[in-house]
Amino acid sequence: MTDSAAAPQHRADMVRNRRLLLTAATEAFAECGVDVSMSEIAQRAGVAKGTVFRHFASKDDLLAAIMLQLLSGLTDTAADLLEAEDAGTALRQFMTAGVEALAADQAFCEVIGRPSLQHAEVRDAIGRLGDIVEDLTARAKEQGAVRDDVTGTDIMLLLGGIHQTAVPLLDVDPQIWRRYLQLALDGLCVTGAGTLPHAPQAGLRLDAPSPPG
Amino acid sequence: MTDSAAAPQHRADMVRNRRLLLTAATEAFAECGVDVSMSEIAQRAGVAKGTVFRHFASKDDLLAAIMLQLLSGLTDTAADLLEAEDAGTALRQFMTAGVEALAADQAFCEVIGRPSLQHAEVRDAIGRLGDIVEDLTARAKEQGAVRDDVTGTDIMLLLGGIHQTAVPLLDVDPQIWRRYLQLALDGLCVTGAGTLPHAPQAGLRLDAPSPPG
Amino acid sequence: MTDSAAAPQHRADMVRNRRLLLTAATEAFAECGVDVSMSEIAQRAGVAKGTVFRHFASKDDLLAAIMLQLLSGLTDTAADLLEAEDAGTALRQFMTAGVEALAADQAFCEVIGRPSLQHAEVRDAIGRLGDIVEDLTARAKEQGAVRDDVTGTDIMLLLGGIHQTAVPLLDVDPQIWRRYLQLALDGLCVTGAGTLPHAPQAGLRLDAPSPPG
Amino acid sequence: MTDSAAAPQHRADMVRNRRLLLTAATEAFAECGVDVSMSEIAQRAGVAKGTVFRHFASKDDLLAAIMLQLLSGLTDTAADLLEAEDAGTALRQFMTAGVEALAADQAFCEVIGRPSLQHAEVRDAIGRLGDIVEDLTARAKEQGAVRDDVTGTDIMLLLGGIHQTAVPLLDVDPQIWRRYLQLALDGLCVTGAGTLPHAPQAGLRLDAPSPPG
DNA sequence: TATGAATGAGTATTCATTCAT
DNA sequence: GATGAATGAATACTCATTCAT
Repeated sequence: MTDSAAAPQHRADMVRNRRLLLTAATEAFAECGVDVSMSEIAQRAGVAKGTVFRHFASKDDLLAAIMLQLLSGLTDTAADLLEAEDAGTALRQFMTAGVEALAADQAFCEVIGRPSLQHAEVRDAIGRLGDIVEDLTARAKEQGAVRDDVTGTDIMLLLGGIHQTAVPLLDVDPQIWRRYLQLALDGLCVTGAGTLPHAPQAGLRLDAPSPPG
Repeated sequence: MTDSAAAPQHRADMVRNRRLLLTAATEAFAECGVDVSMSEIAQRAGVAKGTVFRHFASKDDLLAAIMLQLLSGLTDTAADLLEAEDAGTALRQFMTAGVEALAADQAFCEVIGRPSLQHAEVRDAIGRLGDIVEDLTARAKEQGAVRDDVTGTDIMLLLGGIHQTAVPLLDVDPQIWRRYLQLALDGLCVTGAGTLPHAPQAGLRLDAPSPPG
Repeated sequence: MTDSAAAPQHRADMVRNRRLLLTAATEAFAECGVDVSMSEIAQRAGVAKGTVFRHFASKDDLLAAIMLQLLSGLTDTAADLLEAEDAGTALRQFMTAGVEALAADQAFCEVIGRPSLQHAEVRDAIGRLGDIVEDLTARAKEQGAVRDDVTGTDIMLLLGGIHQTAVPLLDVDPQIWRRYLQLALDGLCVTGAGTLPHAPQAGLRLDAPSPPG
Repeated sequence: MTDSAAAPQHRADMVRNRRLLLTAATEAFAECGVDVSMSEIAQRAGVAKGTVFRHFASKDDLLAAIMLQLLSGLTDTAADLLEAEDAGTALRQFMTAGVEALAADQAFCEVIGRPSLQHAEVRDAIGRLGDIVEDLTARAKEQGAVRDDVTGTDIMLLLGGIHQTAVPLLDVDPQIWRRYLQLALDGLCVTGAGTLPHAPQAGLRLDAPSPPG
């Protein structure tokens, strides 16, 4: 009656295929962005196109699965860093991880930067990450590590901005984003520079504010 | 006595259509990125597909026209600011103009970020703008308005980065980019923060460094 | 009351434009074949596209006008040769003129070779030419200059065949068709070679035997 | 025990579709020439447009496949005939096969006649056929079966010419090409008719003599 | 369950033809 | 009458998705 005994070998193959698929898709989306074709992904995974659709009902679903994976990793990192003593260092470490993730994944930054591409699940995951980052930022502010007028939303958005700054030079120097991360961090620590204009509302969600169409 | 009297009557409609087209295309590219379809643009402009191609021989040409428009305005602004007494203010004004222009057209980011999307003319225009911005930056450094380790290339790239930071909130607050511009400016003025890592080579062009293939 | 007095200058321009148009179209069709665009023709003529359509209701009509011109010239030639003493020489001269006309005009041979491209008027003109060629051939047969089993239809069709034989080498040697004309003429003079199979019915029209569609 | 048992079931339909496609395309190209649309071909085959492109990556490839099929059959025939005792009969048999093949596919004429339409593979295949035909012709000349001043290139070109001669009557009498083949053969056997002018260079290739542009 | 062939809506682009000026 | 801008149907080709095997 346990399903482990009755499970046909098919099950094992399916699990294996799913793993192959996720790996291949992760790589393909990372290298080529969201416009990579399902055929390319299937080919990289060594399976047929139909198999991709058996595991993921649509390209959007597959993309979402991979984005959720990335977001989940980043969220774990952020949660861990919440425990750190030095909240300023923790924030810097989070941002480093975030920009690095973006720099390593073409599709990630396309999805993050364009709400229109986002699955509901992905939006929720971004929201959850945002909540933690809000805490992380609050702690850093409490410790005086970053200026008072910075919010968690700012930090989230800066990840995409820092990455985008570096994009045109990434071919030439794959680590160039560290330069712009540092520049941003310097800006975040400035005190006495006056208050930043246009403060985003606390807890702002990044999701699509208007219905598509 | 005005030159409008002598103009053939056709021109009036044509000019109007061209304007509709540029407006529609600018909006479409801004909202949807470079992958927006020519049909969509035609529809937004309220003209037939063929009309788009009468005005712009190819999608690339249309995109280039819009990019060149932006770049040309920006280059004029930069050139004017070269005459200003206060180089720090001049640089801030240039960046404001740059990000503002960018905020009106999201495709700009993609084109700047993807050499493969660039027309030769666009690359040249970016180069010309880059040269002036290099001067603008040099003057600001001489006057101590910005830190020593910042280059003109940094300034150019930051425009895209700042804009990208704001993109997800642009619907909610179309002026939110001012917030991230200020944050970046604050970072640019920091002194004694150590030297930025990964300095880009002086005079770096943003064009395709390697032949495609 | 004579129309020459009352005729506005427009009339003169129209006549001039029509001539320009016919010249340009003749050249364009000759060089590029029937697929040349109306724009190209208008441009060669130095007039606007609309003007082409004022003079010729459709591209087909324009093509027909030019084909009729060519056919008319060839028909005149054939008619003249009907008067010649030596019917064999006359036939050779006609065929020379015919193949030369084809070799000099890409569109002509496309139209001749494809009934589907033919206007009713063009078909009629081909019919008229065919009648004369039938006579020309009959006389040559009477004089023993060509074999008995050859018909006017054969002669008509051979023009296209001889030209087609030469086409692939026309770039290399623009007169190469003379080689294949000579070969065909040699075949036409053979006697005692038996009777040619599949004699075409006398007076066969080359027009489309089945309704288009 | 037959290999059909082991074949995946898909294959049956796919092979059938491919055959439908080749048949439809052959017919369509034959009737309409190379300018027939892929949609038309798909429709004739009773499949969707995408299916055509699954089987043949481009229109050129589809055309090439059909041309290569024809050329290959013809080359085999020619090679076999090289073994024949009577070289004159062999040459006649080759030409019969050639024109017959051509009569089943009008696009062949166009492809042969327009180097610009030719795939590299097609050019090579034409070259290979030409070499064999050169030998076939040489043998026929040695045996006195055809006149001395005829070359293999002539024979190759005559195939297209003979077919073209017959084209306008093919609807009426599908075997009419035999008439014009006979006429050409009679011309080829003539002796003492003088030398044909404009001899093509020995070994002349029919491929594009000058780079396009 | 896996396959990959078939589908058909979608893309950029061309061109004969129309019609407002 | 001449113009040339606008039209829209047509073309080759792509790709996410479906479904028979």
